[in-house]
Amino acid sequence: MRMSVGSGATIKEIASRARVSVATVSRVLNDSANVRPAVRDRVLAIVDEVGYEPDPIARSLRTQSTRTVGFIVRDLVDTVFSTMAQGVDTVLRQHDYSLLLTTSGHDPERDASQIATLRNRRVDGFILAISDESNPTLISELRKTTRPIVWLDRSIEGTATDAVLTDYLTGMRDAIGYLTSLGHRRIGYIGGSLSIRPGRDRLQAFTRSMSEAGLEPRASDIQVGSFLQDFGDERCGQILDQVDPPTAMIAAGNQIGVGVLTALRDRGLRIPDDLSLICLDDVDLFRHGNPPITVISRPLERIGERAATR
Amino acid sequence: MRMSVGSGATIKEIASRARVSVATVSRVLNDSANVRPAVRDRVLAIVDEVGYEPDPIARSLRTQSTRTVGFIVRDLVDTVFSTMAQGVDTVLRQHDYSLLLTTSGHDPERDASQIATLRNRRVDGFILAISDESNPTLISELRKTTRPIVWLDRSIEGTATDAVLTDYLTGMRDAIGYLTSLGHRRIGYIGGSLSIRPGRDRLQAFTRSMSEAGLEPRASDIQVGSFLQDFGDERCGQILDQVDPPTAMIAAGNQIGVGVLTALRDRGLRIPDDLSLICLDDVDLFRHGNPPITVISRPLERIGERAATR
DNA sequence: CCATATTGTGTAATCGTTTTCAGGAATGAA
DNA sequence: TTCATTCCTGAAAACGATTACACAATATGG
Repeated sequence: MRMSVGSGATIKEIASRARVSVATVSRVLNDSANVRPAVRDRVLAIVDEVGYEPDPIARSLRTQSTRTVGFIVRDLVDTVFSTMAQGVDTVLRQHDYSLLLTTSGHDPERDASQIATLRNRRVDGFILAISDESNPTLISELRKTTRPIVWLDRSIEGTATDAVLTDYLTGMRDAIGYLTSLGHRRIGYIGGSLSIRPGRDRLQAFTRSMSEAGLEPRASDIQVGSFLQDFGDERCGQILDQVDPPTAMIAAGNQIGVGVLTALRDRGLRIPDDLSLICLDDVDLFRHGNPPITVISRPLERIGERAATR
Repeated sequence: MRMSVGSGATIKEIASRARVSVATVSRVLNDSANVRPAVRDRVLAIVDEVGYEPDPIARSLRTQSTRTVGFIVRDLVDTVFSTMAQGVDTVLRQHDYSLLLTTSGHDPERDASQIATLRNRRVDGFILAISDESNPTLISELRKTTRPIVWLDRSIEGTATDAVLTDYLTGMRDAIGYLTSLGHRRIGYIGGSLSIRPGRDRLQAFTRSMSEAGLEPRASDIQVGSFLQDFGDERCGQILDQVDPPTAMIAAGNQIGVGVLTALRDRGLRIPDDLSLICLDDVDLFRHGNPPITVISRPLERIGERAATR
């Protein structure tokens, strides 16, 4: 009693109906090698008639390829990641790959265990946006991984892998330029964890853009450490509660941005009267035409092709 | 030359190292049947030492179970769905299942083709929030599906499957009660497609709540048809552009809500001065403590257990 | 027309498990 | 001691494909 899936037929049945061997059917299906056109057509006709589709599990067992890509994100509810996931899904679908998606909840150890799980499931490739580029468990887990990895805004030293990086400098220059054009001289900055690339790059972009604008930010106006909303809330509070707080603020990420809004609300402050706010928010990018999807799509094409060529 | 995954060992190697047959190793690993404690321990020791993990592909081929659940959503960027996905992922992870996630982009035909893909991949179960409950392609595709399906706010007649439904009436009553307490008598409503349950239920909840409040809405104040932002924008415009438009509006979904905001902005109208707006937005639900996750989790436990018991 | 390439096809091994079946060892009862 | 249970264990057959190998049938060249 076989579980009926699809037509439920196996390659054997096709072979016997078409009066050829299973090898020939397989050859037809993978349009490999030489098979006589007449035979080929006969087989295809039967395949079509029966509605046969090869069992991907059996195929995987033999070929060591699952046509599956594992994607680990910190937090799916964060639009940044769900947008990326959507883009990934789009591309994978076009290449007949499937997306094995899972979350790590900002926990590098969970990142590591998810990588292990996905590796065990024999994914053909990984797309990773891990939470801590220097976590040792994670790094040792990565070392065990032989399949291609595409990094999203991450870079791990010592691994020669594809990465999709964002240029934060240009956007930051624009932001600062805009604020200074409004007359702001004191600009605060709240940024995320320095243990991942966006945290470092944005901070660097900020300090650099500031000095390019001839401004030297106070140390107390710069707070970095986490991309979480609560962090944004708390540190924004610290900055605002100084005796002479900055007149503008840059929040490096949408969750931080929401935290800033909370802090403002709690203090009865309003935008832009009491404070100008610029949120380096990928949600904005998304709204203005989905650049994350575009950005992502290239390396995915690559991973697909690479995985296809083993 | 075998592709090294995990330890790269096979059950055969474990068997020979432990001086038992592969059958025994398998029995130990699935702690089935009777195996002498001494042997059992010896095998486990070797397994541990080698770091052996069984190949899930091979296992799947034999057992016809992939420990995988397919989840199809319209739009991952919509917080409603990404939140659900996050909840699904959480539960699945706990049960050692993995999530095969894909999107349909509001297109029922794509829903159908994704179902076919997932079925071909031998998922153990489906979680579906399809875009049109009455699409024939979709329905015929569903008929071919033998694995359990859990519906998210959907119901297909003739299929006896699990479903997670939301009670929209209570929330709607609250919304209308709140608006009337503010003195509103003319309340507009913009709702989504009636071919899925949330569209129907919310509309019904609206009309019922209105009549319970002793109000009879004008037909021209009620617009239904799509959950998309553009629809909300356009139809909100129609409602507002009447000679005497309503003073309050209910938007049945977050995307519609955004559309309403757009329409208001285009007309220079402001909330709440010119119009009161209540958005039946699952994002709100989400912010106030993640009910979607909670709601979802029960049937997932069920699907997990059910799939586990074949 | 024969020797030699070139095609086309089938048999069987293989991928790494689970599971059926059968038989050997150990136990209990008489 | 003998026979019937029960408990353990291994050999081998699945699961459903791909692919190496061998060989038959053609095609090519002289």
